[in-house]
Amino acid sequence: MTRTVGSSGVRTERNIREAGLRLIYKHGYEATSMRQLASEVGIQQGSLYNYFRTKQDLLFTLAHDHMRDLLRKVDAALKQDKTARERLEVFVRFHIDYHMQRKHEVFISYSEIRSLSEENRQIIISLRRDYEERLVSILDQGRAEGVFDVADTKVAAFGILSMLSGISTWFNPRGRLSKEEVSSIFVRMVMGSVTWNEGEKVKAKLRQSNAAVASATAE
Amino acid sequence: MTRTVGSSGVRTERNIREAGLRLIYKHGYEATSMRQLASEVGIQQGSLYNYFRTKQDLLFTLAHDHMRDLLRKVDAALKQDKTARERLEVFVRFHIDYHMQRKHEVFISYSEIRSLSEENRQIIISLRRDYEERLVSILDQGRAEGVFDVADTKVAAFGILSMLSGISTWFNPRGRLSKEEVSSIFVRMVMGSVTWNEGEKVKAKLRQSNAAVASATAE
Amino acid sequence: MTRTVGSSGVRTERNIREAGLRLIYKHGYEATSMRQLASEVGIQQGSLYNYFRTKQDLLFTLAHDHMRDLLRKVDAALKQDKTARERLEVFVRFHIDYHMQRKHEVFISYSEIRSLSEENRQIIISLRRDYEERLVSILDQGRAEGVFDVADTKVAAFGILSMLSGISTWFNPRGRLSKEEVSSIFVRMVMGSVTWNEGEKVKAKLRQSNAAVASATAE
Amino acid sequence: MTRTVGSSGVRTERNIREAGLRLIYKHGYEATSMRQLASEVGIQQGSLYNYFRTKQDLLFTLAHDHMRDLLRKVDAALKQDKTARERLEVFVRFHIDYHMQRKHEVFISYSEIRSLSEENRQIIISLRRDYEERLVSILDQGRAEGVFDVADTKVAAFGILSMLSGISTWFNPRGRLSKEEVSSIFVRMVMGSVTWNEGEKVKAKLRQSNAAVASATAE
DNA sequence: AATGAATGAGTATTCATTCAT
DNA sequence: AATGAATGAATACTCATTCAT
Repeated sequence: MTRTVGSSGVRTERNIREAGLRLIYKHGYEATSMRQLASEVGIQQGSLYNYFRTKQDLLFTLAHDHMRDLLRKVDAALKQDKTARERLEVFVRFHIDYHMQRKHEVFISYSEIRSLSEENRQIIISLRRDYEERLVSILDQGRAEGVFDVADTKVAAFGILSMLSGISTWFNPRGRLSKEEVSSIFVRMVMGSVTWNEGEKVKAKLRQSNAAVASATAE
Repeated sequence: MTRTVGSSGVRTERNIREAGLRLIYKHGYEATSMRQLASEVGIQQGSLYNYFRTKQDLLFTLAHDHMRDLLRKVDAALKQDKTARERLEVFVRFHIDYHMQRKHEVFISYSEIRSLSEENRQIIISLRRDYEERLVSILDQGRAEGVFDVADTKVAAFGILSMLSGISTWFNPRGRLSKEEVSSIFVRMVMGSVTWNEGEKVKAKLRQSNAAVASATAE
Repeated sequence: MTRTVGSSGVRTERNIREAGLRLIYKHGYEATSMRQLASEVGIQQGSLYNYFRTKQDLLFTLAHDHMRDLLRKVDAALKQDKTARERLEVFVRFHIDYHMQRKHEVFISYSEIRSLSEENRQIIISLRRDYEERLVSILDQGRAEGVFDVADTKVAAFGILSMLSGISTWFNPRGRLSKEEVSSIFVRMVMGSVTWNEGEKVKAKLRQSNAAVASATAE
Repeated sequence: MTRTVGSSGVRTERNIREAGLRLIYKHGYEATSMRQLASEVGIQQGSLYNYFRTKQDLLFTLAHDHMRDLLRKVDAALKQDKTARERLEVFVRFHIDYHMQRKHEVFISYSEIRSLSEENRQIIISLRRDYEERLVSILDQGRAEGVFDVADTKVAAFGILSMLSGISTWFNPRGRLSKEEVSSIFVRMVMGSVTWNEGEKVKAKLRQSNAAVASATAE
């Protein structure tokens, strides 16, 4: 008698993970109760604890598995590429693609970091840093190649990641723009943001407007 | 006889607002309890309700007051400026400046939208849209002037705002870079992201890398 | 300058009493809050305590004033009457009349006895007993005159008072029957319930049905 | 091995119901707290919610189960009887008997109607009306048979029910009168109240006393 | 005579978690 | 692997009352 691939327990665990992702994405970790989760899965509260030791454990598992998967895949995507510009475009397209496909995991891993225990938080933050490093090293490479003009590659990487990560909050697959069109738009913006331009002249001229800003925000 | 700053009630309300901002920023709305808040302010739980009818009311008030202030100030900052490039730089510097100064309010108004009641959420989202419109119209102006090269000004505005808003999550005023340096870096990135570049040639060449991405993210 | 009859304080006290009667009648003593009461009167909570030392004090005052008034008036009504039958009809009509006019006070004094403090409860119960005594003595008189046939005047009085007091829970002044019609119906029922009838024969016959009842209620 | 009566859950639910009846009877619904109830049952507050979704749900369940039981039993008691007088006596004896046995349920279902939610109140009131209908139809039958002299059977039914329901507030099983003696007294009073009597002559004579009443209650 | 602000104990209900079956 | 019943602490919010002004 062969063991069926999705035994009852395996199936239940997957159901819990999926319901957990959905609920935490929608209401947040704190606002999601184990009661709600159990009812969504169709089991009793007590049964959840056959799969996850605590609610915190569930959150961490979801975030952790996601981060490891993200790293594995970004490395697979970047492996064969050559120039910094080529690799940057691949990164941008990969990031957008993945973040649209795994919207829930991505959102949770980012916005529920606050709800992780100190120890768990460090692990997730460290994995996130690893991911950011992939982009930083592309920018470094581009600077070495002389094709990117960035004052600080770490800061630039943060800026680019913020820009890209925002997409999944507003992108609608049935909306005006296709995933590919959106990706192309952002590839272009990202490229522009790190490419040599004639901004120097411009910058000089605009310095003067700073004074106005300073007074306005000072109230 | 010293001049007391506001009556006892006014002072208490301000204390509640400030403690509320701090706590909700740190732990999130759901994870912040009225007990905690009262103890932070140094009053009894019940006294909170002399100032805010519900916990939800407190959250909404904080978010709402912030959004109105943001709009008032961005309009004051942009008023006198002329060209689209000038106005864009003013906007970027204003946004960064304000978001660093009002870190708590900004973060709450954005990340706790989920915790607002349906009705309150609509109000805040609508104000946020108003703010986004300020940037969209700058981009429109730039396109009309022929100085900006953006396929979709709304999408570009979302991208820019995401990029800028991320700053306050990592910026440290006592860190390596000053607020002004960070602002200048982002002015330059934003300008680059919307300026005519020679990306067209580049884009053609990079199209081929998409196939690699597709297979990598497909698992 | 003459002193106005209803000075501000006097007026406020009357307003509190009236609002208190209405609210306690409608929601019950426990379910009526001082906040609600103050808001109904149009003053602040604290001001209530210029008129009533405690919430309990308000309830007791309303019940006590009512009971004293009831006794004073029933005595006035009964004073001049002669025969037991005459006096009984007067009593029935008075009771119905008064209970319709002072619906709120009557209801509160009866159903909120549970909410009175031990001491206050004794006072009200004792006044109520005084009132019941008025009816008991009419029945005693009737028995002495040989016109009433009641086994136990106290029990009969309880029965009659229950019957009459129920009226105000369903009587509608704009309904099918006028107050006078209702009163006449009840005068007749009450008279019938205490008058010699030929029930003796009947009673004997019906004794046998008791067995059926006993088995039915036993489950 | 002793036979346990019901599983733990069943026993706990019964305990909650019984304690609920006792407490609500004694202090009223509003004045009974879930804390008190839990402590009376000997469980934690939270455990109550494994059995009743809300405090309101408990109240409604107690009232509803009682009303259904009352109706079922009154129908069983009345089934076989014949004449209106016979059926009326059975009704009176049944009512008194049941109301003495189920004092708590009866009292709660009547006096806590105010505390029921609108929806629940409608249901209970409707069941109570069904019960009242049993008596009304007996009076209708008696009028058809020519043995009852009632102007309005609905009003008469209300009067009789009020009279009978009051008994349980003062009856003491260890008091001067036995349950059977009390029942017989009330059978006789009820019969008298609906039977042809010579009241007509009497009534005419007493009309004059109304004037006195009117002036007395007018203050 | 009234207010505004505060108190401290209380409310019903929900929480994550445990554990014998 | 799942259940049903329980726990003990926590939740947001309301209560009657006080008191300086």
